[in-house]
Amino acid sequence: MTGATLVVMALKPVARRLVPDEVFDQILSDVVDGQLAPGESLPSERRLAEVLGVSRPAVREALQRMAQARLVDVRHGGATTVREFRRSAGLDLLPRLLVRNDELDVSVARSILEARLAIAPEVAALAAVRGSEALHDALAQAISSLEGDDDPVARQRAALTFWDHVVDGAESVVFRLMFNSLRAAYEPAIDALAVLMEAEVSQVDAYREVRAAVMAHDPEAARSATETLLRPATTNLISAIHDLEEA
Amino acid sequence: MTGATLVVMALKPVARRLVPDEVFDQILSDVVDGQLAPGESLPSERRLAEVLGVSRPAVREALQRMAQARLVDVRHGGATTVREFRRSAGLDLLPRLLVRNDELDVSVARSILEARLAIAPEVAALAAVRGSEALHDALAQAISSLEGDDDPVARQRAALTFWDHVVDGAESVVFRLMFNSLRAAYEPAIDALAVLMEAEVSQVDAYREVRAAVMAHDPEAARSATETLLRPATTNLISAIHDLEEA
DNA sequence: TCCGGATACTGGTCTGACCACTTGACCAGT
DNA sequence: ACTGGTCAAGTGGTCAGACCAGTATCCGGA
Repeated sequence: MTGATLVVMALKPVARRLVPDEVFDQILSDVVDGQLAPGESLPSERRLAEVLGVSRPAVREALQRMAQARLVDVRHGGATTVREFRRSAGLDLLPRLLVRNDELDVSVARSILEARLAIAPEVAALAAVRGSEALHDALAQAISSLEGDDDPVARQRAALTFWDHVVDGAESVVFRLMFNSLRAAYEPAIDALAVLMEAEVSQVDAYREVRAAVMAHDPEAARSATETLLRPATTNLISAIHDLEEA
Repeated sequence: MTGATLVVMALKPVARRLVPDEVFDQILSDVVDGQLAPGESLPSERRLAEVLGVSRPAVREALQRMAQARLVDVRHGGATTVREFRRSAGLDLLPRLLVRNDELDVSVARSILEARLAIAPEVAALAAVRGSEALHDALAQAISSLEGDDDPVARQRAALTFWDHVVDGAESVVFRLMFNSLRAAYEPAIDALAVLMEAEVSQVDAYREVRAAVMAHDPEAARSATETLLRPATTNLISAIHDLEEA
C-alpha cells in the first residue's frame, strides 16, 4: 500500500531558497529586464546588504557570481557597474533567458530551435565519421525507451539521451559543452516543452534513420536524416510562435 | 622623454591575484586535470581554508563559483563532491580548457575550429535573411581595418569584429551567446593564435565575398562564401595539429 | 590654473560565532 | 528483523563587525 501511495503523491523536493541565491536572482532579473541599464552603477555592497536585509557576505557572493557570468564589472575601490549582457554573457545565461518570471520566452525558444536545427546535423555527421561501435547499443537503447514509454516527458528525456550519445560520438569538446548548456536551458522547461515537441519524438523511425546513417559511417546521410527529423517540428513551432506574436 | 619611455616599456597590467580567484583556480585545475575524480568528496570548507591558509569565506566564494559552473555539487550538511565536468559543465568552461598551465591544448583548439566551420556558415545565412541595412557600413568598416592594419593581432581583432556584426545580423540569442563564449575562449589566447590564423585574415577578398552575399540577402551564397573563407585555415590547422600529435 | 594630498567613499579579507542540515550510531519500540 | 526516535558530530549557511587596500573627489597651496 505504501508504495502505491508514494507514486500518487507527486513529491517534489522542498524548495529551500538560500540567501545568496535569492540575492543573485534579484540582481540578475533587474539586469536582464533592463531595470539596471548597462553602464549603470549598482549600490555599494554595504548599501545592498542593508536594503535587502541580508549580510554583506551574502551580497558579495551574489555579486561575484554575477561577475563570473560577465553580467557586472566589479572594480576594487570603485563602483560595480552593469555590463551589456547581450554582448558579454555566455551560453550559460540561456536558462535564465528562456524562462523568465516562470514563463517561457517564445523568442528565445525559437532561437534555440533554430540553432538546434543548424548544429545537430553537423554533430551527427561528425559522429558518423568518428563514432565507435559502442554507439550502436547506446542509440538502440535510447530508441527503445523512446517507443516504450508513453509519458511525454519521459519521451523527451529519452530523446535527450539519444542526442547525448550522438554528441559523445562526435568527440568534440565544444559541441559537448554546447549540448550541456542547451540541455541545462531545456530541462527546467521540459514540462512546458514536452507538449510542443511531442510530434517530433513520436517519429521513432526517423531516429532509427539517424542511427543507421551514423553507424554506417555515412556523414552525408546522417546530416540529412537529422535534418529530416528536426525540421518539421522546428518550422511548425516557429510559425506557430510567429502567429502567436502577431496576436 | 617620459612619453617615449612609456611606449617602450611594454607595460602589462599588474596581476593582482585575488584570494578567492586563486582558490577557485586551484580547485578548478585539480578537477579539470582529474586529480579530483568525479564523485570524490572535497575537504570541508574549514579544512580547505586551513590547508590553503585563507579564510573560510574565501574558500566558500570559490566553491560557490565552482557550483555555479556545475563542476561540483554542494549540499548543505553533507560533503561537497566533484561532478563529471565533461557531462555537466557549460560552454563557459571553454577558456579554461583551451589554455591550461599557460599553454594551448591543441585538441581543444581543433574542436573550436571544427565547430566554427560548422556554425559560422549557418549564422551567415541567417544574417543574409534578416540582416538590416545598417550591417553594410559596419561590415565595410571591419573589412577596411582588416586590410589597413599590419599587426597580426590587430587583424585578428578586426576579424572578430567582422563576425561580431554578422552574428548581430543573424538576430539569434543563442548564436549570440555562443559567439560570446567562443570569443571569451579565443581572446586570452589571441597572441598564440594570431600566427596560426594569419593566412585566413589576410584573405580580405573572401571577407568581401561574405559581406556581399549577406547584403544581397542570399543565404546560400553567404553560406558557401563563409565556408570558402574558413575551410582552408581549418583543414590546414587540423592536419598540422594531427601531425603534431603524431610526433 | 594646476597640482597634490587629505578624505571619504568603494571593494577585499579576516575572525569568530551561531544556525541549519545531514549523517551515522545507538536505542527503543513493534 | 525491522521500523522510528534520539543524539552527537561534522558539514555547509549566515551573520556581525572589524580592518586592509584600492579609487574618486574635493580643496587648498603653489
